[in-house]
Amino acid sequence: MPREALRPELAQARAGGMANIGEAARASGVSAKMIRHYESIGLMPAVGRTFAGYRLYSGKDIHRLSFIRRARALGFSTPDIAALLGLWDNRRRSSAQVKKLAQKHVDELAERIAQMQAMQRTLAALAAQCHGDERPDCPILDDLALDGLPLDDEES
Amino acid sequence: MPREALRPELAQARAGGMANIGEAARASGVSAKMIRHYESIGLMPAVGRTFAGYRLYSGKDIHRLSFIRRARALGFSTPDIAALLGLWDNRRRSSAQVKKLAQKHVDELAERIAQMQAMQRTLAALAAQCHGDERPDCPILDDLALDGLPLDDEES
DNA sequence: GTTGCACCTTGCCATGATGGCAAGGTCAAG
DNA sequence: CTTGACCTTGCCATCATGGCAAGGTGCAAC
Repeated sequence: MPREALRPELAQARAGGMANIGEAARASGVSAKMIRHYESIGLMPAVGRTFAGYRLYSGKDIHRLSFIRRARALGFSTPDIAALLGLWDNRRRSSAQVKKLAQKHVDELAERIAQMQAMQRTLAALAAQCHGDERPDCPILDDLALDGLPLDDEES
Repeated sequence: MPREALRPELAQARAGGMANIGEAARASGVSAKMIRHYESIGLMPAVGRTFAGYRLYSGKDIHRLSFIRRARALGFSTPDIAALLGLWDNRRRSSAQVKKLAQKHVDELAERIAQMQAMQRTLAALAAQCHGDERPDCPILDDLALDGLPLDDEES
């Protein structure tokens, strides 16, 4: 009793299902470091603290962290995740808003994929022409060493 | 021919076919900033200077810059570019070494592409199920908000 | 020959997600 | 009381890139 009176917040917090940052990290799959980072950039709210300054996370906070982790796993940018969280929080959202964000991201992914596939195609074609033996001649190097600017050529 | 060790004046250097960093940047498509950066990390040699300290680039130097730019456009990492430049410089290289580097990069690209395609597939599937209307219900948010995670479980 | 503009130099700051380390406080158990 | 695990803040580093600032240089026009 006197003991709890001295440090009531931590004792009550634990009893009330609150977790410290390490537990929140384990539960959400987000590192403690990144949890603090998300707080600093506003993706996570400034959670409660004990007298000693320890952060306290509720089940809801941990849920939010998991949400962020999943969104990141799908490749969403930080601003997009902020927007998604805002929509998640907003009961008056329209699913159209969510879908629009998702669609934008799908399109961005498509573009990045296309760029990498172009690189891959070019390189695979060059590699296919390369003997791959003891001789030094190699169309890969020849291509890299070409004179002139193939992508955008404008200076003169 | 070793590089000019005598630090000639700019005018003389120009007459000798040497370019200053701005010209080298325009000719190679690499920004002056990045040219200095490549020098600092050893991708480019420490080129000659005028008395005043201006860097002087030969046609060969500019060719090397173009090579770097092309390699970057194909997505090669800095260490890989360093390796490619080493092979380019080495007349006793085997094309097999070059091909191996290229193949490794093709494989890395394939992996990154596969990861992004997986994200894209997941997201596209979710988006397809989303009404996209005024209603707030949205399978995209529902998925992001799922409890449980594939790596770890709840607090113990 | 002076002025002015464009260009050069170095160096520091910032991005963005992430990890690492250090110094110091806190807590729980022996 | 000691110990070890965990918390706090804060700074450093990555990597490629751009931006800005302060100060020197080159060249052409007046």
